Amino acid sequence: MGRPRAFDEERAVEAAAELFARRGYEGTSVDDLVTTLGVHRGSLYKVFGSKRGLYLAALRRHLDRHVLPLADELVGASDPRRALATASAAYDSGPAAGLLLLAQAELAHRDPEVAALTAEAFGALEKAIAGVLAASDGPAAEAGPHLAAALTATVLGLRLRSRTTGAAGAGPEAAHALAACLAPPPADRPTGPTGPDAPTGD
Amino acid sequence: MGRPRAFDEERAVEAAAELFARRGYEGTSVDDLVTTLGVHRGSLYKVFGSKRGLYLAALRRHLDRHVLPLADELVGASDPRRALATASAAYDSGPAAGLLLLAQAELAHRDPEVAALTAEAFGALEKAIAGVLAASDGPAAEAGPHLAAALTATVLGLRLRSRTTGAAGAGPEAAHALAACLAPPPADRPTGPTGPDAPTGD
DNA sequence: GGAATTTGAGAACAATCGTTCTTGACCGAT
DNA sequence: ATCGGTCAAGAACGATTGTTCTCAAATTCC
Repeated sequence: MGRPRAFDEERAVEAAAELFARRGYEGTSVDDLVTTLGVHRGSLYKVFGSKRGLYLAALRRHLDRHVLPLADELVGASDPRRALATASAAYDSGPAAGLLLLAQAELAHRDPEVAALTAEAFGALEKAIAGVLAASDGPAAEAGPHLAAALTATVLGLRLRSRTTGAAGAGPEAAHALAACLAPPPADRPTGPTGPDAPTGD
Repeated sequence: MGRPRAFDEERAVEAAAELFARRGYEGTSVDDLVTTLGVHRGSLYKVFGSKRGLYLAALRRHLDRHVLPLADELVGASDPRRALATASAAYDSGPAAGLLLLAQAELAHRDPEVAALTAEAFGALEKAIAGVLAASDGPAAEAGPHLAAALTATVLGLRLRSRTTGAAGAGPEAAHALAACLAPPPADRPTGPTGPDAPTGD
């Protein structure tokens, strides 16, 4: 009963995520949101309760639709090098790739609920990478979770830098260089169907 | 001639840097600045021109007094492992350690002047690390600047994460784990007067 | 078809933002 | 001692913040 809503809630959350990812939380005003989302003030507050509520919904959606699937994809990686490359590439070009980053930088240290979400995301990524490391036979196998935390931080930091330089090449190349150093060229011991992407130093 | 100013400009900039590093740029109001700095509104605008002017001064000071000296210190490091540990430890516990981080995350992508400052800082750090890598003889020697960029990103990302977890141990341990994987234990070839800190896997 | 009910549109809210202005206190030079 | 110039103190500015309120439009149930 009553008038049906004329906006797609999913689309609104998605657009909000993109906006938050680009300008951050404080940098995005409610006016910006209602303008670009097309949703009206009243409806926005009726559905999401507050600007923060919309932000939490956008962050949760970003985690569920992009970050956690990426973690699942990493679990299936054949070796640490490919896992790192996958993580870097995927996280570099997502539609709202900067949302998790900005959430951690801007809000996590003073908003426990945001902190819980980012911790969940980073935990999943680190756990996935740690699993790949444990399955490998290189010197990285013993380092365990600590190394996984470092690699996750690397991807995070690269993404943070690439937000400015605009040179998208800085991310993948740097990640590739680090991956190449992690495990020696597995020429003598193929670890699985790694495919054509050989560890060439191009 | 005229009444002498009753506040220490250096102290004011330092306190502002600490405040900006803790709450970010948008999260720090001029009222907060006036209150904690003790400097009055009029004086603040007379000396720094604007809130942004004070921020730029604080960031410039942070670079000159902490980041660039750290880069110089890294140049003198004997091997990549120690350099990484030094960078991580130093950057983890500085008085305004989060300022460069927040500047990159919050402002660099939309403020060219801030972007120039952060690019200068990251460039110096990467150049220093790249120099250490080039001097080493491990597999990291050939990776060059790309690997340096990755390692700088790692330090940045670890710092970003440690802002929330509060567990300061997450940073150094992860950096240590990564460093241990980078260069094999140099037991057979001492690279210099590295001192007592042996590469034990504690 | 009419009452109920929910949405959409926009004005309006108090609070806070960064900034400027006015006023009086202070100090060095004349 | 007086004048010129700078500073501190705080009120006040318009603009913007996030949020709420009022009212007309639109749809479903009876």
